[in-house]
Amino acid sequence: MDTLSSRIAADRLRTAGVPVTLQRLEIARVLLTQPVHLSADQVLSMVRERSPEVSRATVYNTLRLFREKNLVKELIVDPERVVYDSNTDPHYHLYDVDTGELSDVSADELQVVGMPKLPGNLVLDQVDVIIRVRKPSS
Amino acid sequence: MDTLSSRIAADRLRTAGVPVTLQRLEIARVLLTQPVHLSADQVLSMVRERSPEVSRATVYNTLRLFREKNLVKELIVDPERVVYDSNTDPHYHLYDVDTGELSDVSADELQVVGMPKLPGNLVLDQVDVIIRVRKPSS
DNA sequence: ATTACTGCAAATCCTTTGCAGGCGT
DNA sequence: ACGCCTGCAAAGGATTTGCAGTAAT
Repeated sequence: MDTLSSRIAADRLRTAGVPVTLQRLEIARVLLTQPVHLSADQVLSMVRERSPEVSRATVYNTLRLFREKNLVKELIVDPERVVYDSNTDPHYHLYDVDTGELSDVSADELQVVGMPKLPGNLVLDQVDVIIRVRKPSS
Repeated sequence: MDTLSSRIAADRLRTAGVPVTLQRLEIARVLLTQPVHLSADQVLSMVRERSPEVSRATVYNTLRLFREKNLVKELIVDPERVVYDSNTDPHYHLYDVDTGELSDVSADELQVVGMPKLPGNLVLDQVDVIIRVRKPSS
């Protein structure tokens, strides 16, 4: 069932030069076939709905691998846990401090103006913008 | 020695409505008398240079208190640890991924243009901009 | 007496690591 | 045989919590 998303997932792994395995395929299915924001634990739960035997360590290992291959971006938004973002195009984030909800803000909509000159021998890695919102009067 | 910074620290606590204690004074001295970026552990070490008996738990408790009173801002920049920023004016950050070095970018220099309308009943809490840099080819 | 503050140790949570077994080439 | 991949359990590190003692009002 759902051979389509498996197909897509497998393609994304191959394109990135990641050898396909059953576990990686399942993780890629939940993470790479549509734009999502998920913690490692959420990925684990979702993967285990189909494949209960996948281990937590494998999820962490695979997430690290995906990050190294630029298949996902790590979002450092909450000190409690890292969130993995499968949208790798440049974009920014709106974060609801109360609920933990994250949504994308496109780079067309919002722009960062006046980037400082980078010190000497340094290269720009990434620009994160996090717009933190909450309910009134907290 | 250094009664001046103690004086400044005490004033900042009182102004914020934080009852002054010895521990809070020492922590305020390292954190609130000049603009710095420090992790909880760094604060602990620096405080212990003068007052070795201050406990780790007290540092964490006090940092939480300072944050609630808006004496410091929490920077979520690295999943390993939270950094406390004693500059509470609006400003942004340059982060060296390799060394962990953090520096300020003033809000005059850099601006965020095109802030999206906030969903319904939500209020802007804070806008974080983190410019991540690294040495070439890592 | 009550309330607030501190220190210590234990507990908790996320993430990484060590190691052994399995699979594919 | 060899190297990669996985699972399990243990380790690690940052932060929080429970609780008892102390100080202050």
